[in-house]
Amino acid sequence: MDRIKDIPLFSKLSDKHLKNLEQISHFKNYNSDEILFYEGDDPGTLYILTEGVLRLYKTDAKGNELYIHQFVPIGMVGELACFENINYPATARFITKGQILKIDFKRLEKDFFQNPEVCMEIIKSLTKKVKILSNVIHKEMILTSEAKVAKIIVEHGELFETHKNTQIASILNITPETLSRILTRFKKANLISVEKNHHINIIDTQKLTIIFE
Amino acid sequence: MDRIKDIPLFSKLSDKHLKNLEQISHFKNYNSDEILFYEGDDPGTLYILTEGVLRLYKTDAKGNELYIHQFVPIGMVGELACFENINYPATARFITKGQILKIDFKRLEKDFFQNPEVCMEIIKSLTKKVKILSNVIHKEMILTSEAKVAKIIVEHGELFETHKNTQIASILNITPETLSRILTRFKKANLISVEKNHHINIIDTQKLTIIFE
DNA sequence: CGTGAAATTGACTAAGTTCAATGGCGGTGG
DNA sequence: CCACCGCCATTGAACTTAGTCAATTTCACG
Repeated sequence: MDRIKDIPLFSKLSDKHLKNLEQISHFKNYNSDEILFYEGDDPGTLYILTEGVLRLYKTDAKGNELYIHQFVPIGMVGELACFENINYPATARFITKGQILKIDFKRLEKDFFQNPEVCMEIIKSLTKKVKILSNVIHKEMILTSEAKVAKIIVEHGELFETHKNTQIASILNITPETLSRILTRFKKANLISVEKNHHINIIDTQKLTIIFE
Repeated sequence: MDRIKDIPLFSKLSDKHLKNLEQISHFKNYNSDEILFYEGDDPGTLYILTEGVLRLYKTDAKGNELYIHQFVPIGMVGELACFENINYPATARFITKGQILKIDFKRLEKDFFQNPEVCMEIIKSLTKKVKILSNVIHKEMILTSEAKVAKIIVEHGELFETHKNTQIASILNITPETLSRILTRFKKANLISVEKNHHINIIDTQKLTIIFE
């Protein structure tokens, strides 16, 4: 990806706006583990993720990372901080190689957002964010660790085929020890069994579902 | 409030749209403690809060209410469920008398949201929501109970003049016992003193601030 | 095989909730 | 004027959930 035109969000822009946009933005490549921005950084740059996987997380007083979301292309990142002119409320780190279109938000024409197509894209992006955050609140504050594990097994059991337990624990914001203990409990209760290849076999979907509903 | 025109969100609508809107919406009054919608209800109605205070909360497995936000006029409520056609992710209950404009979302004209003014209002409302949820995540998952109390004392100390400790505890999503213990700790550490009228006197703002930053 | 990362397990700790008992205080009625 | 009632605040003790730390085992893979 190397042309702004190819980004759906901007595909409907007039030539005039495209030209403006090109002047105030540029693509940049990132390596795995590189930080895009830190929680608390000053706003002003709007990011469009065009390649790679970008993890968003907050850090608590003890230094633990609180996983919030992983973005995949194409997504807008950092719009809240830009729109509201507040510091970025979370940190963004690449977990694969990736590419970002960086846009100087302050230099965006005022009438840029008057474009109905752009408005709709922004509304879509914001709606997605509200949904993500609403989900984070549900998962982190309503569900117990056991419920989180039951939920991810039922809804994304295939993750266990491609991820180590430490990675899954980090996505669930629990420790590997806690995950291990809960899986052991589920095995003993005959709710699941674990294959050699780390694949999880669900024995009793219904009982698992009850745990998180 | 009894005319749609008076709602800023809709003040810029064309007569045609206003007429459509009038046909598919109506005002309704509510009493304190009445439920507007429950978490899990089917979507389809967009609510505009025109009077009163509306509390949004989720309920956990043990029946505890997790306070998320209190809306005051004028605000849009329930748009995520409508836009995404998912069940309402939280419960809304009036904590004073109030009034709501109920809009049948499915019967809204498709081109309704093409109106740039309406779009901007929706973007504003969604941005506000993202900010609210982002704050909830910060307060509930990053801050300790002690930090929550320190923060509310420094940023909204006047709340103690008008609210009982049980009410403040409920806003902070901690128990009254925990709040009491923390206030006692702050008193003993000479960070605050408490007047007869329940007013809180901050003795050391700086030390209090350090606790939550 | 051997090695290092990942998983498991046990003992302990931390934070906050729950439950129960007690204390204070303001309003009300005799 | 005071005794009583009910609500709120306070305090202690036990409990719950999950995290921390350390020791051990398992496992994948060169």
